[in-house]
Amino acid sequence: MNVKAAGKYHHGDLRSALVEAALDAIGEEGPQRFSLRALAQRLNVSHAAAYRHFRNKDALLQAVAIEGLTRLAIILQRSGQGTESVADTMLQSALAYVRFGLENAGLYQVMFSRTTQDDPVSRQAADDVLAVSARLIEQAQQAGQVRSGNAYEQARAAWAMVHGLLDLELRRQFGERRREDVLEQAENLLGAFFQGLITRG
Amino acid sequence: MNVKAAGKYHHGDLRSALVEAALDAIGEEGPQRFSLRALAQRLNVSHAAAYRHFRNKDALLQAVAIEGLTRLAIILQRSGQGTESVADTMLQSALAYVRFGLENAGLYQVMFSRTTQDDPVSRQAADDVLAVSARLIEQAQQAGQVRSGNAYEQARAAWAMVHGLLDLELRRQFGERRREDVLEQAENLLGAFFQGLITRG
DNA sequence: ACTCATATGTTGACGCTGGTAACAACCAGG
DNA sequence: CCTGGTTGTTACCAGCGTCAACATATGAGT
Repeated sequence: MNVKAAGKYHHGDLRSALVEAALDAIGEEGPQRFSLRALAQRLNVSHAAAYRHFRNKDALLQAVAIEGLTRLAIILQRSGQGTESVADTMLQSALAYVRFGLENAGLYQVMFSRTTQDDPVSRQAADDVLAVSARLIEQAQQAGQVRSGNAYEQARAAWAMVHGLLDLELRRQFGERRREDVLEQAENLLGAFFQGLITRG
Repeated sequence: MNVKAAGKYHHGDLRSALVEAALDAIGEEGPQRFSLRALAQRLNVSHAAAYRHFRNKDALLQAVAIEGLTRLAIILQRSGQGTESVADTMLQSALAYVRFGLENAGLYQVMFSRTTQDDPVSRQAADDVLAVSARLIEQAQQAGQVRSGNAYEQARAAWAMVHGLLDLELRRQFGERRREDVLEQAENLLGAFFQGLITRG
C-alpha cells in the first residue's frame, strides 16, 4: 500500500520496497519461479530499475536472505523467553525454528542457498546461529543438564537435526502431511534427541 | 566414448547418453548452471533433440535423480555387508550416505529437489530409504540394542540427522572444511547420535 | 533562484534459456 | 520399393538476467 501518486518518476525507497516485494513473491511462487522482471512489474517499475540498488539478482536474494535471517533470529530469541529449564529452551527454540521454516518455505530455502552463503553478512548470520546454540549448550553443560563435550560439535548436531527434519519435510520426502502432525512429530523427535544429549550418570 | 561415426543422423541410444552426460554436467557445473542446450552441445546434437526422449527439462532431471537414487541404494546395501553389530551397520550406512553426498554434491541436490519428488518412481525410492532404515532399527530393537518406539519415527530422525549434516555441509554453513575433517566429525556426531538411540536401562 | 553533478529510473538491446512446430532423414514392415 | 512411424534438425517464440545509453528528478553550492 501507500504507492504514492502514480506516475512518480522516483519511488522514494525502492530498495527496501524491492526486498519486501521479493519476500512476497518468493512466498507466493517459490524461489525457483522468482524473476526480477516480474518483481519490477509488481512495483510498477521498469525491468532494469533494480540494478540501481543491487549489482545483480543474487545480490537482491542475499538482501532477502539477510532479512529472513534477522527475522528468524528475533523469533528464536523470543522463543527462549519464559522457559523453565535449559532443556525446555532448546526444545522451544527448535520448534520455533521448524515452525518458521514451515511457514516460510521459500524464504527458508533462499536463506540457506549456496549463492547466498558467500556474502559476509549472511555468513555471519549463519555463524551466529551456531554460536547462540553452542552458548545454550554450554549453559546446559555447566548446569549438569547436558553431558560434556565440544559444545560447538553438539550445536552442529542439533542444528543438523532441526534443519534436516525441516528440509526433508519441505521437500515432501516424508509424504504429504498436515502441519499440525509435522509439528507434533517434530516435538517427539526433538524431545528424544535432546534427551539423548542429557547426562545419564 | 564410442561416439560412432560422426555425422550419423541417428544416435543409437540418445536417451541414456543424455542421462549420463547430464550426470557429468551436473557434477562439473552444479545443478543451477545445468542447461539442456549445453547438454545437447556436449553430445553434438541439436538443442531440441532431447525433447524426443523427455517431455521437458524436469523430466530429464527426474531420470537423473532416479539414476542417482539407485546408485545410492547400491552403495548403502554394500556398506552394510561385513559389519559386526546392528549399531555398526547403522553407522557405516550413515557414513556411506554422507560420503556419497559429499562426492556427488550436485547430484544429491537433484535427487532431493522438490521438482523431482512428485514423480512416482523417485517418490518410491525415497520411501524405500525410510523403509530400509526402519527395518534396520526394528532389528536392533528386537536385539535389544535400540530402545523401543515407533521404528519409522526413529528412522525419520536418523535420516533427518544424516541429511541435515550433509545439506548444511554442502551449503558451506559450517564454513570451508576439508573432506576428511567433515567425515571424521560426522563419525563422531553420528556415533553419539546412534548412542542416544541405544537403551540405557 | 539558477546551475549542475549525482542519484535514480527508463528504454532498448544482447545473448542465453526452455519450449514448440514444421521439416528432414532414417528405419521397419508390408 | 514404398510407406508410416521414430528420431533428429531447423527456425522460431517468449521470457530471463544484464548492460549501455538516455532521461528525469534531487539537492548542494553559488
